[in-house]
Amino acid sequence: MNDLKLKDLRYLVAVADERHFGRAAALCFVSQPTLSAQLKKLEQTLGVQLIERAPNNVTLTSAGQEIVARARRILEASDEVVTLARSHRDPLAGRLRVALLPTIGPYLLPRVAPALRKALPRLELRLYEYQTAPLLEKLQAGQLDVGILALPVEAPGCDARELYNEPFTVALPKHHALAARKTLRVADLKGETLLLLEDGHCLRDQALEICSRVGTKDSQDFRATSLETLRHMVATGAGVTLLPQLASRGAWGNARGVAVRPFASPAPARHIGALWRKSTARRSAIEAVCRVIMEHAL
Amino acid sequence: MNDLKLKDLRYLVAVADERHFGRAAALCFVSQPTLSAQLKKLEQTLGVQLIERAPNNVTLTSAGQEIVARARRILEASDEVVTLARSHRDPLAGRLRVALLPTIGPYLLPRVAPALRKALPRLELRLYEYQTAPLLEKLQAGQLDVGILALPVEAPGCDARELYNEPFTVALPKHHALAARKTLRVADLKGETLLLLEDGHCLRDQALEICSRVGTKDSQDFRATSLETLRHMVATGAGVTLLPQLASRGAWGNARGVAVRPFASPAPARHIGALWRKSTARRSAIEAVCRVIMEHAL
DNA sequence: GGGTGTGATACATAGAATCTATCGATTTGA
DNA sequence: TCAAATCGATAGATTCTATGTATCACACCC
Repeated sequence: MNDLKLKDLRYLVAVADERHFGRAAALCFVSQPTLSAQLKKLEQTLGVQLIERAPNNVTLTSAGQEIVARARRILEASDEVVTLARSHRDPLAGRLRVALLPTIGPYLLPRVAPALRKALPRLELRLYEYQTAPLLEKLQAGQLDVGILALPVEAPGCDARELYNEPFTVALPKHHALAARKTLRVADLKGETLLLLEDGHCLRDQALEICSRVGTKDSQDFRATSLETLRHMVATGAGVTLLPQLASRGAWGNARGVAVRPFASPAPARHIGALWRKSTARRSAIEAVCRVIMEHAL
Repeated sequence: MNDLKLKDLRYLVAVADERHFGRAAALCFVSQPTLSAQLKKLEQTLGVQLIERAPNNVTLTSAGQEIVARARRILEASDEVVTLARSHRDPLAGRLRVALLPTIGPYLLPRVAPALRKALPRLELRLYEYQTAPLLEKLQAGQLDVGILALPVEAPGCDARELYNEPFTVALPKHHALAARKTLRVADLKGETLLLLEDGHCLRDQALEICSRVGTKDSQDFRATSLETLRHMVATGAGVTLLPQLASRGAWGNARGVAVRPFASPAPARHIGALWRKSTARRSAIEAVCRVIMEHAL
């Protein structure tokens, strides 16, 4: 077994610098006998004499010199480790990898990003977009720190926290009959053609579940890859769709040919929350991020 | 105090490799609780969480990853130290720095170098030429391992050993009256012009001392920087000189215009010996070198 | 809901590092 | 030349600390 001790290397380097056991010991904050004994032991484990001990003349052997040179590098690197660790001590600093669903990211981020930057200036946010399944995978593999997605979700080893409750709205072609109404009910969608995202988006499943009770027509051959695509489809009059409230502002709200109508209370909604590994080391940073999102989401 | 332990870094790297405390512990030949406790302590001294501990899912934090990367380098370097030490274990291997007087080196080395190479093949001899004073200085400073010089010599902290006894001979211009004699006595040099080396060469002092009793003329304005220069001066008939026996072979023996004659017994002589620090780590190598020189010098 | 896998905890112990006191060798200075 | 000073090594006691065994606590899985 390589039983080297960093401390012993420190002692050796001190002797190399001072050429004097007493002063070297003082430099290391230990007594001279301690340093003396430890260095002797070091020589024993290495099987080589490192120091020539002569009264009034302490010198390194050639082996000692070569080893001291390496020891200096090692000690330098070990100090670097300590420095590095210190720089990681601030829990609200460093990189935090956050993934959001594609149906959340583009609509939530513009609302919260400035507040996040202001509240957590030392936090370097890395933002990703993944659908639920790959998000969970990467989260559990440690490639992400937090996921922002629709709850509930099956994720062993993870803790979740609800951030906000997002009502669905209905997006209709502008000249659709229902566009005349201020609010809608789910039952009003009976018989409508429901446009949906492609497989993998949980929004698709949620919309399907909400509408399955009332009976809508499924547009079998069409699967949008994003809400933007979906918007264009609605504008062409191909059908209607369910839209999360946050998405219904911005581009959707101003889009030609599309009308967005809220549901009458109680509106169907999805629960957006944050998910993280129970074992995460970034809990406090995550909680801080959650607080900011909760304050600025709606 | 930077209380890092190499062993702890080993534990950390093992966990990074195995992503499993039990297997990592086995890899380090310790029990799992030991590794667990030590890593927790490491995290405490660094002030950072390095590992995310989840059942069936051990991961490194980003701090952990960065530190593991450095730890690998540190451990590699520490293994290098051990290897390096092992290579120094063979006492008859490695570098041995030997300095010889300028009046010894060029004449002794041709006689002993082949034998040294054969007897101590793993010893890498570094040869230097210094006059007595700088030789002692560098020897005591640890820049040399052995000095080969004329004894006795004042050198605190050093041990000496006589290697051989070198009689002086007389070098004369070929047509000098004394060149007709087979052997000479010191008294025969009375009145001769004695050519000498420059200050600093102990040979100069020895020659002066030997001849001071009989009264020779000193060539005040001439100081040879080497025996070779001296030889040319003798050949021109400028005077005579004392020559160590080993030097009187080779170039001197065959030189035109120069005659070399031995002293009649008891010939004045100088004692050539080896000098080393009492504290040297290379005693056995030095002794081996001394033995070879004693066998092959004369 | 018990079985299994896995890391943490409790506690005892052996070994290591450290301290104080002192020795022994060597150099220095009157 | 002898006494004082310097300096590293040694002895013995003590305090830490790394380690092992036994056990717990928790989560996951069938």
